[in-house]
Amino acid sequence: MELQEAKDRFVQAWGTLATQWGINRTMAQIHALLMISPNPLTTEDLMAQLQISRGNVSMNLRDLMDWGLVFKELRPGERKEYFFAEKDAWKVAKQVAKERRRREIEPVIKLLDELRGVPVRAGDADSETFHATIESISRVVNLADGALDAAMKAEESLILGTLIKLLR
Amino acid sequence: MELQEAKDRFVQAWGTLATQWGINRTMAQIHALLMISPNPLTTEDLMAQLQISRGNVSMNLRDLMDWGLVFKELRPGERKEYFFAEKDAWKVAKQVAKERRRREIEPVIKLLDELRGVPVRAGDADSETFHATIESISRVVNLADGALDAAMKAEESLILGTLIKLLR
DNA sequence: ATTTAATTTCAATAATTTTTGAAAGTACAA
DNA sequence: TTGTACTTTCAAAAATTATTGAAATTAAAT
Repeated sequence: MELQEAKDRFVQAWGTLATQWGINRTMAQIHALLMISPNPLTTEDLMAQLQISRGNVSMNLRDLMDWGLVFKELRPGERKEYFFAEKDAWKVAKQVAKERRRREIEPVIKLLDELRGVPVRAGDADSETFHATIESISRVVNLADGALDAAMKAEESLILGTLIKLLR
Repeated sequence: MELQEAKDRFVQAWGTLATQWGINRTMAQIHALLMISPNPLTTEDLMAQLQISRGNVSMNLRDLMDWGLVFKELRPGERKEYFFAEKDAWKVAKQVAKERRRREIEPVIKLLDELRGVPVRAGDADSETFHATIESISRVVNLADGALDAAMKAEESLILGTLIKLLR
Protein backbone atom coordinates (compact mmCIF):
# COMPACT_ATOMS: atom_id res chain seq x y z
CA MET A 1 0.00 0.00 0.00
CA GLU A 2 1.23 3.49 -0.87
CA LEU A 3 1.50 6.15 1.84
CA GLN A 4 -1.17 8.29 0.19
CA GLU A 5 -3.58 5.38 0.00
CA ALA A 6 -2.85 4.54 3.65
CA LYS A 7 -3.57 8.12 4.71
CA ASP A 8 -6.82 8.19 2.76
CA ARG A 9 -7.95 4.89 4.22
CA PHE A 10 -7.16 6.11 7.71
CA VAL A 11 -9.04 9.41 7.31
CA GLN A 12 -12.00 7.61 5.76
CA ALA A 13 -12.17 4.91 8.44
CA TRP A 14 -11.83 7.42 11.24
CA GLY A 15 -14.77 9.37 9.87
CA THR A 16 -16.91 6.26 9.66
CA LEU A 17 -16.00 5.12 13.16
CA ALA A 18 -16.81 8.56 14.52
CA THR A 19 -20.37 8.54 13.17
CA GLN A 20 -20.97 5.23 14.94
CA TRP A 21 -20.04 6.98 18.20
CA GLY A 22 -22.17 10.07 17.67
CA ILE A 23 -19.42 12.30 16.31
CA ASN A 24 -19.72 14.20 13.05
CA ARG A 25 -17.83 12.52 10.20
CA THR A 26 -16.12 15.65 8.88
CA MET A 27 -14.96 16.71 12.31
CA ALA A 28 -13.28 13.33 12.77
CA GLN A 29 -11.71 13.50 9.31
CA ILE A 30 -10.23 16.94 9.95
CA HIS A 31 -8.88 15.64 13.24
CA ALA A 32 -7.43 12.56 11.54
CA LEU A 33 -5.69 14.70 8.90
CA LEU A 34 -4.17 16.97 11.53
CA MET A 35 -3.01 13.99 13.56
CA ILE A 36 -1.01 12.52 10.69
CA SER A 37 0.34 15.81 9.41
CA PRO A 38 3.91 16.65 10.49
CA ASN A 39 3.15 20.38 10.30
CA PRO A 40 0.17 22.59 11.03
CA LEU A 41 -2.37 23.00 8.23
CA THR A 42 -4.40 25.97 7.04
CA THR A 43 -8.13 26.14 6.31
CA GLU A 44 -7.23 26.02 2.61
CA ASP A 45 -5.24 22.79 3.06
CA LEU A 46 -8.18 21.12 4.80
CA MET A 47 -10.69 22.39 2.22
CA ALA A 48 -8.54 20.98 -0.58
CA GLN A 49 -7.75 17.63 1.03
CA LEU A 50 -11.31 16.85 2.13
CA GLN A 51 -13.06 18.69 -0.71
CA ILE A 52 -15.35 20.60 1.62
CA SER A 53 -16.38 24.23 2.00
CA ARG A 54 -14.66 26.97 3.99
CA GLY A 55 -17.63 27.31 6.34
CA ASN A 56 -17.62 23.61 7.08
CA VAL A 57 -13.92 23.63 7.93
CA SER A 58 -14.32 26.72 10.10
CA MET A 59 -17.20 25.30 12.15
CA ASN A 60 -15.62 21.90 12.65
CA LEU A 61 -12.28 23.42 13.65
CA ARG A 62 -14.08 25.47 16.27
CA ASP A 63 -15.75 22.32 17.62
CA LEU A 64 -12.43 20.49 17.67
CA MET A 65 -10.86 23.38 19.60
CA ASP A 66 -13.83 23.32 22.02
CA TRP A 67 -13.13 19.64 22.55
CA GLY A 68 -9.50 20.53 23.30
CA LEU A 69 -8.22 18.31 20.49
CA VAL A 70 -6.95 20.93 18.06
CA PHE A 71 -5.00 24.15 18.58
CA LYS A 72 -4.38 27.31 16.63
CA GLU A 73 -0.93 28.62 15.75
CA LEU A 74 -0.38 32.20 14.67
CA ARG A 75 2.77 32.94 12.73
CA PRO A 76 4.21 36.44 13.02
CA GLY A 77 3.84 38.34 9.77
CA GLU A 78 1.20 35.95 8.44
CA ARG A 79 -2.51 36.61 8.58
CA LYS A 80 -3.78 33.12 8.07
CA GLU A 81 -4.13 30.68 10.90
CA TYR A 82 -2.47 27.30 11.20
CA PHE A 83 -4.03 24.36 13.01
CA PHE A 84 -2.46 21.34 14.61
CA ALA A 85 -3.62 18.42 16.74
CA GLU A 86 -2.26 16.55 19.72
CA LYS A 87 -0.68 13.41 18.26
CA ASP A 88 -0.34 11.32 21.40
CA ALA A 89 -3.41 9.06 21.17
CA TRP A 90 -3.45 8.42 24.91
CA LYS A 91 -3.70 12.16 25.60
CA VAL A 92 -6.41 12.42 22.96
CA ALA A 93 -8.39 9.58 24.54
CA LYS A 94 -8.08 11.20 27.95
CA GLN A 95 -9.29 14.53 26.61
CA VAL A 96 -12.28 12.89 24.88
CA ALA A 97 -13.11 10.99 28.07
CA LYS A 98 -12.88 14.19 30.08
CA GLU A 99 -15.21 16.10 27.79
CA ARG A 100 -17.80 13.33 27.34
CA ARG A 101 -17.81 12.82 31.08
CA ARG A 102 -18.48 16.50 31.70
CA ARG A 103 -20.99 16.98 28.90
CA GLU A 104 -22.89 13.70 29.00
CA ILE A 105 -22.20 11.54 32.05
CA GLU A 106 -22.49 14.26 34.68
CA PRO A 107 -26.04 15.28 33.66
CA VAL A 108 -27.07 11.61 33.61
CA ILE A 109 -25.71 11.05 37.13
CA LYS A 110 -27.64 14.09 38.29
CA LEU A 111 -30.88 12.76 36.78
CA LEU A 112 -30.35 9.26 38.19
CA ASP A 113 -29.80 10.74 41.65
CA GLU A 114 -33.09 12.61 41.35
CA LEU A 115 -34.89 9.48 40.19
CA ARG A 116 -33.44 7.51 43.08
CA GLY A 117 -35.11 10.03 45.37
CA VAL A 118 -38.62 9.26 44.13
CA PRO A 119 -40.30 7.33 47.00
CA VAL A 120 -40.87 3.59 46.47
CA ARG A 121 -44.43 2.34 46.88
CA ALA A 122 -43.97 -1.02 48.64
CA GLY A 123 -45.95 -3.80 47.00
CA ASP A 124 -46.32 -1.86 43.73
CA ALA A 125 -44.49 -3.89 41.09
CA ASP A 126 -44.11 -0.91 38.73
CA SER A 127 -42.57 1.22 41.42
CA GLU A 128 -40.32 -1.53 42.73
CA THR A 129 -39.00 -2.52 39.30
CA PHE A 130 -38.41 1.11 38.40
CA HIS A 131 -36.35 1.61 41.52
CA ALA A 132 -34.38 -1.60 41.21
CA THR A 133 -33.48 -0.73 37.59
CA ILE A 134 -32.52 2.86 38.36
CA GLU A 135 -30.34 1.64 41.25
CA SER A 136 -28.66 -0.89 38.96
CA ILE A 137 -28.01 1.66 36.22
CA SER A 138 -26.84 4.18 38.77
CA ARG A 139 -24.22 1.79 40.13
CA VAL A 140 -22.88 1.01 36.65
CA VAL A 141 -22.85 4.64 35.50
CA ASN A 142 -20.98 5.67 38.64
CA LEU A 143 -18.56 2.79 38.11
CA ALA A 144 -17.93 3.88 34.52
CA ASP A 145 -17.57 7.46 35.65
CA GLY A 146 -15.01 6.44 38.25
CA ALA A 147 -13.15 4.32 35.71
CA LEU A 148 -12.96 7.23 33.27
CA ASP A 149 -11.84 9.54 36.03
CA ALA A 150 -9.10 7.11 37.03
CA ALA A 151 -8.01 6.53 33.44
CA MET A 152 -7.91 10.27 32.80
CA LYS A 153 -5.45 10.85 35.57
CA ALA A 154 -3.27 7.84 34.87
CA GLU A 155 -0.37 7.24 32.54
CA GLU A 156 -0.85 4.79 29.71
CA SER A 157 1.78 2.42 31.13
CA LEU A 158 0.06 2.37 34.52
CA ILE A 159 -3.27 1.34 32.99
CA LEU A 160 -1.58 -1.47 31.13
CA GLY A 161 -0.18 -2.92 34.36
CA THR A 162 -3.56 -2.79 36.08
CA LEU A 163 -5.19 -4.35 33.08
CA ILE A 164 -2.78 -7.25 32.97
CA LYS A 165 -3.56 -8.01 36.61
CA LEU A 166 -7.28 -7.85 35.86
CA LEU A 167 -6.94 -10.15 32.88
CA ARG A 168 -5.14 -12.83 34.87
CA MET B 1 -41.92 13.64 41.63
CA GLU B 2 -44.59 11.12 40.65
CA LEU B 3 -43.65 7.65 39.46
CA GLN B 4 -45.13 8.29 36.02
CA GLU B 5 -43.18 11.52 35.64
CA ALA B 6 -40.00 9.76 36.77
CA LYS B 7 -40.52 7.00 34.19
CA ASP B 8 -41.11 9.53 31.42
CA ARG B 9 -38.04 11.51 32.36
CA PHE B 10 -35.94 8.37 32.37
CA VAL B 11 -37.18 7.15 28.99
CA GLN B 12 -36.69 10.61 27.52
CA ALA B 13 -33.18 11.07 28.94
CA TRP B 14 -32.11 7.60 27.86
CA GLY B 15 -33.17 8.37 24.30
CA THR B 16 -31.22 11.62 24.28
CA LEU B 17 -28.10 10.04 25.72
CA ALA B 18 -28.28 7.26 23.16
CA THR B 19 -28.23 9.64 20.19
CA GLN B 20 -25.05 11.21 21.57
CA TRP B 21 -23.45 7.76 21.40
CA GLY B 22 -24.62 6.91 17.90
CA ILE B 23 -27.65 4.85 18.91
CA ASN B 24 -31.11 5.48 17.53
CA ARG B 25 -33.31 7.39 20.00
CA THR B 26 -36.39 5.19 19.62
CA MET B 27 -34.40 2.00 20.06
CA ALA B 28 -33.05 3.34 23.36
CA GLN B 29 -36.50 4.42 24.51
CA ILE B 30 -38.00 1.00 23.81
CA HIS B 31 -35.11 -0.55 25.71
CA ALA B 32 -35.62 1.88 28.61
CA LEU B 33 -39.33 1.07 28.81
CA LEU B 34 -38.66 -2.65 28.84
CA MET B 35 -35.99 -2.24 31.51
CA ILE B 36 -38.36 -0.54 33.93
CA SER B 37 -41.37 -2.72 33.19
CA PRO B 38 -41.99 -5.55 35.69
CA ASN B 39 -43.60 -7.68 32.99
CA PRO B 40 -43.03 -8.26 29.29
CA LEU B 41 -44.73 -5.82 26.90
CA THR B 42 -46.40 -6.30 23.52
CA THR B 43 -45.88 -4.31 20.35
CA GLU B 44 -49.19 -2.56 21.09
CA ASP B 45 -48.00 -1.48 24.55
CA LEU B 46 -44.84 0.04 23.07
CA MET B 47 -46.74 1.74 20.24
CA ALA B 48 -49.13 3.30 22.76
CA GLN B 49 -46.53 4.39 25.29
CA LEU B 50 -44.11 5.93 22.80
CA GLN B 51 -46.74 7.01 20.26
CA ILE B 52 -44.92 5.42 17.34
CA SER B 53 -45.91 3.16 14.47
CA ARG B 54 -46.04 -0.61 14.42
CA GLY B 55 -43.30 -0.80 11.80
CA ASN B 56 -41.00 1.34 13.88
CA VAL B 57 -41.51 -0.84 16.95
CA SER B 58 -40.99 -4.00 14.94
CA MET B 59 -37.70 -2.83 13.39
CA ASN B 60 -36.25 -1.49 16.60
CA LEU B 61 -37.20 -4.61 18.53
CA ARG B 62 -35.38 -6.68 15.94
CA ASP B 63 -32.28 -4.49 16.35
CA LEU B 64 -32.50 -4.76 20.13
CA MET B 65 -32.70 -8.53 19.86
CA ASP B 66 -29.72 -8.51 17.47
CA TRP B 67 -27.82 -6.56 20.12
CA GLY B 68 -28.80 -9.25 22.65
CA LEU B 69 -30.52 -6.71 24.89
CA VAL B 70 -34.15 -7.78 24.42
CA PHE B 71 -35.81 -11.19 24.24
CA LYS B 72 -39.07 -12.58 22.98
CA GLU B 73 -41.49 -14.56 25.09
CA LEU B 74 -44.21 -16.70 23.53
CA ARG B 75 -47.18 -17.57 25.71
CA PRO B 76 -49.00 -20.82 24.97
CA GLY B 77 -52.44 -20.18 23.53
CA GLU B 78 -51.61 -16.57 22.62
CA ARG B 79 -50.61 -15.37 19.20
CA LYS B 80 -49.02 -12.10 20.07
CA GLU B 81 -45.44 -11.83 21.22
CA TYR B 82 -44.18 -10.42 24.48
CA PHE B 83 -40.83 -8.68 24.85
CA PHE B 84 -38.64 -8.19 27.87
CA ALA B 85 -35.17 -6.81 28.59
CA GLU B 86 -32.28 -7.81 30.81
CA LYS B 87 -32.60 -5.52 33.86
CA ASP B 88 -29.14 -5.98 35.38
CA ALA B 89 -27.32 -2.89 34.09
CA TRP B 90 -23.91 -4.50 34.47
CA LYS B 91 -24.95 -7.37 32.20
CA VAL B 92 -26.40 -4.84 29.76
CA ALA B 93 -23.15 -2.85 29.72
CA LYS B 94 -21.15 -6.03 29.15
CA GLN B 95 -23.39 -7.03 26.24
CA VAL B 96 -23.11 -3.57 24.66
CA ALA B 97 -19.32 -3.66 25.10
CA LYS B 98 -19.18 -7.11 23.54
CA GLU B 99 -21.20 -6.09 20.49
CA ARG B 100 -19.47 -2.74 19.89
CA ARG B 101 -16.16 -4.50 20.22
CA ARG B 102 -17.12 -7.08 17.63
CA ARG B 103 -18.83 -4.68 15.23
CA GLU B 104 -16.63 -1.61 15.48
CA ILE B 105 -13.36 -2.11 17.31
CA GLU B 106 -12.31 -5.35 15.63
CA PRO B 107 -12.47 -3.86 12.09
CA VAL B 108 -10.49 -0.84 13.29
CA ILE B 109 -7.77 -3.04 14.80
CA LYS B 110 -7.59 -4.93 11.53
CA LEU B 111 -7.16 -1.68 9.56
CA LEU B 112 -4.56 -0.29 11.96
CA ASP B 113 -2.55 -3.51 11.65
CA GLU B 114 -2.58 -3.15 7.88
CA LEU B 115 -1.53 0.49 8.10
CA ARG B 116 1.29 -0.41 10.46
CA GLY B 117 2.55 -2.71 7.73
CA VAL B 118 3.05 0.11 5.21
CA PRO B 119 6.84 0.61 4.94
CA VAL B 120 8.29 3.77 6.52
CA ARG B 121 10.35 6.04 4.28
CA ALA B 122 13.18 7.16 6.58
CA GLY B 123 13.73 10.91 6.43
CA ASP B 124 10.27 11.57 4.98
CA ALA B 125 8.39 13.63 7.59
CA ASP B 126 4.96 12.69 6.20
CA SER B 127 5.72 9.00 6.34
CA GLU B 128 7.33 9.19 9.77
CA THR B 129 4.52 11.17 11.36
CA PHE B 130 1.94 8.89 9.81
CA HIS B 131 3.63 5.88 11.29
CA ALA B 132 4.18 7.39 14.71
CA THR B 133 0.51 8.40 14.91
CA ILE B 134 -0.80 5.05 13.72
CA GLU B 135 1.44 3.30 16.26
CA SER B 136 0.16 5.55 19.02
CA ILE B 137 -3.49 5.02 18.09
CA SER B 138 -2.91 1.32 17.70
CA ARG B 139 -1.55 1.03 21.24
CA VAL B 140 -4.52 2.92 22.72
CA VAL B 141 -7.12 1.03 20.71
CA ASN B 142 -5.59 -2.28 21.74
CA LEU B 143 -5.51 -1.09 25.34
CA ALA B 144 -9.19 -0.12 25.19
CA ASP B 145 -9.99 -3.40 23.50
CA GLY B 146 -8.23 -5.29 26.26
CA ALA B 147 -9.97 -3.25 28.93
CA LEU B 148 -13.37 -3.99 27.42
CA ASP B 149 -12.49 -7.65 27.10
CA ALA B 150 -11.45 -7.78 30.75
CA ALA B 151 -14.52 -5.86 31.92
CA MET B 152 -16.79 -8.12 29.89
CA LYS B 153 -15.55 -11.22 31.65
CA ALA B 154 -15.48 -9.72 35.14
CA GLU B 155 -18.08 -9.37 37.84
CA GLU B 156 -19.17 -5.86 38.77
CA SER B 157 -17.80 -6.23 42.29
CA LEU B 158 -14.38 -7.30 41.00
CA ILE B 159 -14.10 -4.22 38.79
CA LEU B 160 -14.88 -2.00 41.73
CA GLY B 161 -11.97 -3.42 43.73
CA THR B 162 -9.52 -2.95 40.87
CA LEU B 163 -10.77 0.55 40.33
CA ILE B 164 -10.28 1.54 43.95
CA LYS B 165 -6.68 0.37 43.73
CA LEU B 166 -6.18 2.37 40.55
CA LEU B 167 -7.69 5.49 42.07
CA ARG B 168 -5.45 5.38 45.12
C1' DA C 1 -58.69 -24.63 2.81
C1' DT C 2 -60.01 -20.30 4.82
C1' DT C 3 -60.15 -16.97 8.11
C1' DT C 4 -57.99 -14.45 11.51
C1' DA C 5 -54.52 -12.29 14.29
C1' DA C 6 -50.62 -11.17 14.36
C1' DT C 7 -45.55 -9.63 12.41
C1' DT C 8 -42.42 -7.94 8.86
C1' DT C 9 -41.02 -5.37 4.96
C1' DC C 10 -40.03 -1.45 2.35
C1' DA C 11 -41.13 2.53 -0.72
C1' DA C 12 -42.59 6.93 0.32
C1' DT C 13 -42.39 10.67 3.54
C1' DA C 14 -40.82 13.28 7.39
C1' DA C 15 -37.42 14.82 10.49
C1' DT C 16 -32.90 15.75 11.52
C1' DT C 17 -28.25 16.72 10.63
C1' DT C 18 -24.71 18.42 7.79
C1' DT C 19 -22.95 21.32 4.28
C1' DT C 20 -22.75 25.19 1.40
C1' DG C 21 -21.72 29.79 -0.02
C1' DA C 22 -22.22 34.41 0.20
C1' DA C 23 -22.60 38.27 3.32
C1' DA C 24 -20.90 40.12 7.49
C1' DG C 25 -17.18 40.57 10.53
C1' DT C 26 -12.22 41.20 11.97
C1' DA C 27 -8.00 43.11 12.00
C1' DC C 28 -3.73 44.17 9.86
C1' DA C 29 -1.23 47.26 6.43
C1' DA C 30 -0.84 51.00 3.51
C1' DT D 1 -9.90 55.46 6.24
C1' DT D 2 -9.59 52.31 2.75
C1' DG D 3 -8.14 48.11 0.98
C1' DT D 4 -6.90 43.51 1.62
C1' DA D 5 -6.66 38.91 3.42
C1' DC D 6 -8.49 36.34 5.99
C1' DT D 7 -12.39 34.08 9.39
C1' DT D 8 -17.04 33.52 11.02
C1' DT D 9 -21.88 33.26 10.68
C1' DC D 10 -26.19 31.52 9.32
C1' DA D 11 -30.22 30.87 6.16
C1' DA D 12 -31.01 27.86 2.53
C1' DA D 13 -30.05 23.45 0.28
C1' DA D 14 -28.47 18.85 0.31
C1' DA D 15 -27.67 14.61 2.41
C1' DT D 16 -28.65 11.40 5.71
C1' DT D 17 -31.39 8.97 8.97
C1' DA D 18 -35.73 7.68 11.04
C1' DT D 19 -40.63 6.87 10.65
C1' DT D 20 -44.86 5.73 8.64
C1' DG D 21 -48.42 2.85 6.90
C1' DA D 22 -50.20 -0.29 3.90
C1' DA D 23 -49.23 -4.53 1.45
C1' DA D 24 -47.04 -8.90 1.94
C1' DT D 25 -46.05 -12.55 4.90
C1' DT D 26 -46.52 -15.89 8.59
C1' DA D 27 -48.71 -19.14 11.22
C1' DA D 28 -52.37 -20.56 14.40
C1' DA D 29 -57.38 -21.59 14.75
C1' DT D 30 -61.51 -22.94 12.69
